[in-house]
Amino acid sequence: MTVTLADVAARAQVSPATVSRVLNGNYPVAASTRERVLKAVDELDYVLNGPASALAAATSDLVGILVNDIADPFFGIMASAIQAEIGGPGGRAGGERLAVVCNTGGSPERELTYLTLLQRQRAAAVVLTGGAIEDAPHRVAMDAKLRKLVDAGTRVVLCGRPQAPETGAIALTFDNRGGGQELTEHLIGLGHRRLGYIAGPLERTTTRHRLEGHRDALAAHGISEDPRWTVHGRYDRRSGYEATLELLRRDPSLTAVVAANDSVALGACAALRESGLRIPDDVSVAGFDDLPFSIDVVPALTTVRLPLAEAGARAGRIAMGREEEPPGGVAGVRGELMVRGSTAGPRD
Amino acid sequence: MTVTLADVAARAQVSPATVSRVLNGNYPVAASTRERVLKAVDELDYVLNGPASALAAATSDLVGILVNDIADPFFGIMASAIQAEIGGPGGRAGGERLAVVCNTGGSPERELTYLTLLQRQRAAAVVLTGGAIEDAPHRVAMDAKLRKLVDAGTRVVLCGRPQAPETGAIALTFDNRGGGQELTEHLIGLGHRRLGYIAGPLERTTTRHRLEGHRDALAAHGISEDPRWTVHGRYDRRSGYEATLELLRRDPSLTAVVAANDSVALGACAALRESGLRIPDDVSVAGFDDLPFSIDVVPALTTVRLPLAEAGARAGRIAMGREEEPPGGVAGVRGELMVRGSTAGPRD
DNA sequence: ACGTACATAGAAAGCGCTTGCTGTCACGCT
DNA sequence: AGCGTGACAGCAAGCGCTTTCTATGTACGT
Repeated sequence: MTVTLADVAARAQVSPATVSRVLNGNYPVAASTRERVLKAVDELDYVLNGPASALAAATSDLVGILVNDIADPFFGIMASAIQAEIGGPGGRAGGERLAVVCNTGGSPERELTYLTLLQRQRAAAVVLTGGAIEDAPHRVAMDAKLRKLVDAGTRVVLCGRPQAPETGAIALTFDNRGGGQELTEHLIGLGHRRLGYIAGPLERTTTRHRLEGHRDALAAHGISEDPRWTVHGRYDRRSGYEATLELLRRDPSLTAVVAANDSVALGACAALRESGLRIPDDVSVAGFDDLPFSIDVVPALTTVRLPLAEAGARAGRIAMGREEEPPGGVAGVRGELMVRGSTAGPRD
Repeated sequence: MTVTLADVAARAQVSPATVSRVLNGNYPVAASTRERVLKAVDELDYVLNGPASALAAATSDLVGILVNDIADPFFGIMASAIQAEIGGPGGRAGGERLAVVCNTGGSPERELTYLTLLQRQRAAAVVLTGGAIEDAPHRVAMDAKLRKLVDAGTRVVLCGRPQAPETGAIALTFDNRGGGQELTEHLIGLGHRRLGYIAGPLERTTTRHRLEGHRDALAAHGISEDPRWTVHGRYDRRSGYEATLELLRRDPSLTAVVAANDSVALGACAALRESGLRIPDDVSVAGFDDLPFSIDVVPALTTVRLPLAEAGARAGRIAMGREEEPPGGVAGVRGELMVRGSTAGPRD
């Protein structure tokens, strides 16, 4: 039924071995023979059997990319950049590799299961994006899994994720803490003293780091934080909307709201407007990430730009062994404060 | 080095065949034996070899999802929904399948190459999202490829893509034409007579259909279209920005701008504002798709909501054979006009 | 007590490809 | 003339799993 290597070989009057070598191009084959084989391949419309090839060669051309939420541009942008470097068809890489984007939905179990699935497929490399989950047992399990992947020859790269010591994974970490600090410092510099903070889910490292940066800035300026000023939620617009209403309820005198990321900030803006407050006249709002839409909202969002595409591209290259690993297996990626219209000095 | 089925079998004191059956659970195995095997699997930390299994069973658990641009939420949302239904780990589907999101970047070649790669992997199903490319040779090549995939037992589903007759693929098509028409009719109803249109790339079916809807509406109301009123560009913000400036240059008297999609509309808004025009007081703006951010821009965008998540979910279920195929292999998906603040009657 | 049927387990034959090793020439060197 | 040396091509042994067919009990009916 389906055409196999042997069929091609028969048609080209050569041995299967020769056909295989022509296709893989890693062994000398006479030009005339090669041509004959290629012709047969074409005529028979032969398509290599991936699994068989992977089995025999003990390697595959799959590269896994784990993301928390593929519908979120934060991950989409990174995934896109990683994938462009992985090579996929048309990429600048040599062989054609299949980039597999896996959506964990932020679930620890799915994260692990996907890793197992990738391990099963003998993936050539795996790139994990986004913050990690701060649950000790899960972390141990993840590290063990990563270690196993690395041991099996899979290149593992963490992009925007804290380093996983002892696993052999390469990490490109985002300076969430520094960015958060800079952002809050900007607000303090404008004169704000009562700042609300809408944090992400408690169990994510990204959440903690950004929040720590925020608090560092407050502390550095001798502002004692009111516990009512922090609300936790998800990394989405909806959450920002609700959290803002909650913040306003708790302390209507806030003059600024710092959001866990840009989507959350958008929700915050909506809530503020609906509450009759003007941005930035009455309340300043700041986001994080600098996603493409952040410049389009009105007023444009002050935020911390994370070079998602650049980091993704680099992670992709490292995963493909086309770029040297950073010394020590870790490299920090800094954010850049983008001051725009959504922040200004407080009213009073 | 790596643990194989045979190792597990030896440890559990059974034959490899039995271990395989325990793992696949499709053959009676005594409870006591099963337990022994499972214990051995656990102790040895055995991970099935995907390629080997796929080779022997002549099927794989890979499902491909082709998208034009993974960084664009339009595709991200669909991909996410499809994937949730495909089952991935934790999904409601039975077996664990690996959803492979492939980013074609809108390139015809990559589209084909990815399909070949998926064919190579003997993918269980493939879902293609987004509009198709209107290039006759490419279309023929695509159809042939799809046909081959279908013949090889791969389920092929088109989500938001025109039907591909004779290929055996199931299609869920978006009513871009109807949506475009409704949108423009809304504008005409408000009193607009001079409407600019920022279209997507010429060679995409989505572009043509939306534009046709727009023109149908104009024609139905006896408005003769000025060729200067249409500009083509990409489906992104930047393009919307530039196209709007161009439109304004060509005819400053336009009272409304219809964009190919929401991202383009965002760019249009920015350009208008920078030109000192107010929305919707001076110029109305409308988008298409109703992406999440569209409600957050100010003023909120009038647009046509496409049920991306629902359509994706349905496509995913059909791909998994968990939902009956629509009669005739095609089902239309309608959009819904969302009237918001960015459109109003013309100034004069 | 004996045959029959059912429930399990094993043996073994591939699945389609890669690759180490073994030829076989044709050439050029001494 | 004799032979080392490349350059190719083929043989055949797997890669690790699935699955058909066969074997072995065991329980039951008569």
